[in-house]
Amino acid sequence: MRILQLHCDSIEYTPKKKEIKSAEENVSTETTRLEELVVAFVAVEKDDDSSIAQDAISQIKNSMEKIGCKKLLLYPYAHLSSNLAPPSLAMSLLKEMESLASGLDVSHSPFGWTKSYKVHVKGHPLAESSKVITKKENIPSDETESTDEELTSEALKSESKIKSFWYIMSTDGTMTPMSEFNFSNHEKLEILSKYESAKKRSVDEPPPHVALMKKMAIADYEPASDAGNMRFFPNGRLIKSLIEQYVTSRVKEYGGYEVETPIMYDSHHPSMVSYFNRFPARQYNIDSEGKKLFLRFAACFGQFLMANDFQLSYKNLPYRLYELTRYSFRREQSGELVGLRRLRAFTMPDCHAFCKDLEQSIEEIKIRFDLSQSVLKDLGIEESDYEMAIRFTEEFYNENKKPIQELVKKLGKPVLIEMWKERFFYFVLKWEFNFIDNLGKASALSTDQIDVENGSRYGIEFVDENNVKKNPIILHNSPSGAIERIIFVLLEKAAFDIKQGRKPQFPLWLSPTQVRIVPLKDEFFDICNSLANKISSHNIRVDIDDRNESIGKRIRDAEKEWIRYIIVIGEKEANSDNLSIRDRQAGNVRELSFDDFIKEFEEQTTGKPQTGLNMPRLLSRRPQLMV
RNA sequence: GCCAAUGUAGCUCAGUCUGGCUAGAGCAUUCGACUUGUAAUCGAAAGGUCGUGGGUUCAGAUCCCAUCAUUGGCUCCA
Repeated sequence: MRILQLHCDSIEYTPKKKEIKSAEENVSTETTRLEELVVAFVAVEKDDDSSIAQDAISQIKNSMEKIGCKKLLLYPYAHLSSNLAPPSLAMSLLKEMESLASGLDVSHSPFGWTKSYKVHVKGHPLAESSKVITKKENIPSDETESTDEELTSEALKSESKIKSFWYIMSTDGTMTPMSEFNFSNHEKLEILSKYESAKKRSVDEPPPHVALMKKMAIADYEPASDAGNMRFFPNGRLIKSLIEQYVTSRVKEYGGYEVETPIMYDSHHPSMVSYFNRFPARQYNIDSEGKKLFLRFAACFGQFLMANDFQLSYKNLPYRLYELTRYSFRREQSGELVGLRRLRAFTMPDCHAFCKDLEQSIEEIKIRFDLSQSVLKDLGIEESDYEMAIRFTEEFYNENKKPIQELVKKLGKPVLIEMWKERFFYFVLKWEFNFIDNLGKASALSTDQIDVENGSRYGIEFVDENNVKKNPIILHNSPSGAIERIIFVLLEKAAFDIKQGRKPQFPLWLSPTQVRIVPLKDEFFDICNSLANKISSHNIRVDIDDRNESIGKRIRDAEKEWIRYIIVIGEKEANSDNLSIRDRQAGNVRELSFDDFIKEFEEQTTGKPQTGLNMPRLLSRRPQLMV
């Protein structure tokens, strides 16, 4: 069976006259117009049978799901093949396909008629495809049984290649099937496991970080943009910028070289075409002077295309390229977007390491594993906050048990394993850290992958010891995951603290205001201002609450902004060398000399990026942000 | 994208079921008084196309339809 499949804005067809005796009866010769649909031109061939029809319709369904279209027109089209089946068989198989297309709004144009038609095809990369479907050997079905008998078995069969086998790997390297693992001391891992293996969870409250991101004046939805494209207020931009700077500095320290690549690419570029066919994505499309451009959904393209132009020797490897994408775009389904957790535009640190062989890539992945853990820790995300998942092919596991077990050992707690019988994606192994939030949802943070396919796809080559050209193995690491998602985690953790009756806080180095000075009366303002100058000369973000409010009110407001240090200046302090410092974390007021205070402060922020206040120093000059 | 819920002042919410006085409150804002010792000083003023568009009605925040956004579930997450 041969199929030409087109994703169309519209089609109009008019049956003209019967072409063969056995043509379909009772056909209206009116013009039929359909909109927003997939048209499948179908030629049924000699050896086709019912199983081919089933296979065909499941493939069509599959791709229609990917492009999010529900209407299908089956259009008998003999000209695709020179080996046609007899009309009776063709008609019955077409009918079968139509009846199998459950869940789709399906129709067909009359069989055996000459028809005129007008078709308007959409321009996106997945709009056009052709399929040739022939009989294949009966593949024995996998041992995992389907729990949902109602799904069409044919659809399941065609997906059997990506059937997953779930295990838990303990720190001693043993693998226990997930269903047999005792999760009693691993509550979060159980949540991740259930979440990943698609068990239902019902929650009916909004995620706490959404309220906090507004209340703390960090970020908000921008109604004038597309959903999932956020605006960041001064506080949010400051926090985001510091995290970006920090992750970048750590990757450079590890050996990544920072580059910058375009955010949009030509979907007809040869590398893109094959990438798309391999991994259909929902992306933003832009038409420009006849070019069909799309907004990148990762930094891979730019870096691979760049590496393609490098003259690489095995002596150069591993070679690491790094980019922090502001932004990567994925047009996620609207129903999937949530606050800062799942966005359509997000900032992603993405570091690729080009390695000469598997051995080198395995050494490299260990280094990056440590880097990722360390970066998260410094961002305030501890090991206990996340669970690890490792996904690999069975073949890779059988040949590389030791390094996999080593990763689990490094983490020091059991890990969720997903194993595939065959390689379906471009990688043979992928690990990631998943944060489990207040509502029991898992979000991937750090991740690394061993990519064995894109080296050749993008024509990236290096010359080995024997003067032979080879394609490198490529690792794809994001040491932190999306920056927005880090903020999401910090806010979810804060929300958890609030729930537990603890004071929420940001890591000191990320606080928009680190120190607030409160003059007791107007007459102390000048002292406060020169104190603020002195403090900010140490790269500390300090502001002054000069508003005409009671001292109680101003302390309360500072607490509500999660400001760590509050310094009240009154009669006593004006005549003393010491400062009265209210430490929000300790919950007390201490007398400290200026130098001791600076010392205490700097001990907590060494090694972290610094930047000045991103708002007026005087609170009286600051607009209130109530969002 | 599908199903459901929600949408009233800058923010948080009442009022909607059962249509009917000038749509209310707290916080924030502005003005005035107070000049403060570690989580909310007092008073006044100003602030609203009730998400948007249509419909039913003498009359719509309230009932009906459509649409947009958010949130939850499904699907998805290279």
